[in-house]
Amino acid sequence: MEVIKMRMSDMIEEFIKELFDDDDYIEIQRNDLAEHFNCVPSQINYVISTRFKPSQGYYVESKRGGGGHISIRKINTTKSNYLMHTISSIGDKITSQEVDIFLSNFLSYGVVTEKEAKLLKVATSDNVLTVPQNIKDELRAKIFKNMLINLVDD
Amino acid sequence: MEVIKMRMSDMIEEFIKELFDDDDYIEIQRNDLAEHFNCVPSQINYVISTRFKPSQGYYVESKRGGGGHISIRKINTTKSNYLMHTISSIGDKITSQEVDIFLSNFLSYGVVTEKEAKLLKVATSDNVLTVPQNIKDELRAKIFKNMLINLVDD
DNA sequence: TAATATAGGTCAAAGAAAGTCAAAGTCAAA
DNA sequence: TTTGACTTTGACTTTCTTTGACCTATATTA
Repeated sequence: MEVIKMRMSDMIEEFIKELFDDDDYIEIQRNDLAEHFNCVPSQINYVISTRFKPSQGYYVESKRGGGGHISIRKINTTKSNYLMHTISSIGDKITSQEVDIFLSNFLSYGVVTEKEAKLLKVATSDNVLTVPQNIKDELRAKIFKNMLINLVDD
Repeated sequence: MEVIKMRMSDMIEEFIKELFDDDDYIEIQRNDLAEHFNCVPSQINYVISTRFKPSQGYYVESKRGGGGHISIRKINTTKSNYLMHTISSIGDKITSQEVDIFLSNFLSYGVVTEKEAKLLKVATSDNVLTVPQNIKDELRAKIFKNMLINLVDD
């Protein structure tokens, strides 16, 4: 029987990850957690700064003072994947109607906010893109795809 | 850990915000409110001074003595005004550099989020707008202004 | 008008979290 | 055996909230 020695930091990391139980947002209190693991509070900072970085798909915020806490949001990677997949599925041209369909899907899957959807729509709308018909759908595709890329991995 | 207890100040803030029920003007009595929340009266001042600042869109006045009260008016976000003003200041054409300047101002005044700024930038960038030079700045102005309109009055 | 009661205002101290940073420890790979 | 990356620890700092003693303004009433 092999005894695997788990580092404190790994246990804390695992514990925190289990707190995301279906949700993508949790709040913890540094001191409570430290007490729970019998470690110094700053160890929690260490775990968070090494294991919950944006590049690892987490967004962290905190507030000090009474009632303070640390909040961690898991970035929905399926969202990013979905957007990336969509982007690569769009060809060189796209009509305004097609954009609408994409947007309504995005909204129902919750991959963009209402506001973002509005921006996407208006920036690609027929009224705004006052260029000759033959290049309109091409320009629209370019704008649309480039905007979407910027929504990936927020 | 589970549920983070809400700070007194947060509850008071929430309570006050609920008082604006469609209206943009309310009057409260400091002592009553303090009693309602079982806190010292000066806590109300704390909440007001930290959560109802002009920069947060509120204008506060008060009156002492008998029948005294604190009145709070929700300012019709200077943000919208600022954006509207900007929009009308933009002519028929705009360069990419000019857009950059606007965006950096928007960001420093906090009237758009980083993400929105990115969307604005990419949708108006030179690389994306592959149309002849002579109409590029015109198209950019159109897209830019129309997108901004959608950010007004969020 | 003077005195009193009824509001709200200020400010600083105490309390409650979280953040920083560097020293010391661990451990595997070179 | 040394090195270097990663971890653990703790002293000190910063930020935000709560509390209370004391102050000022306005209205009411004797």
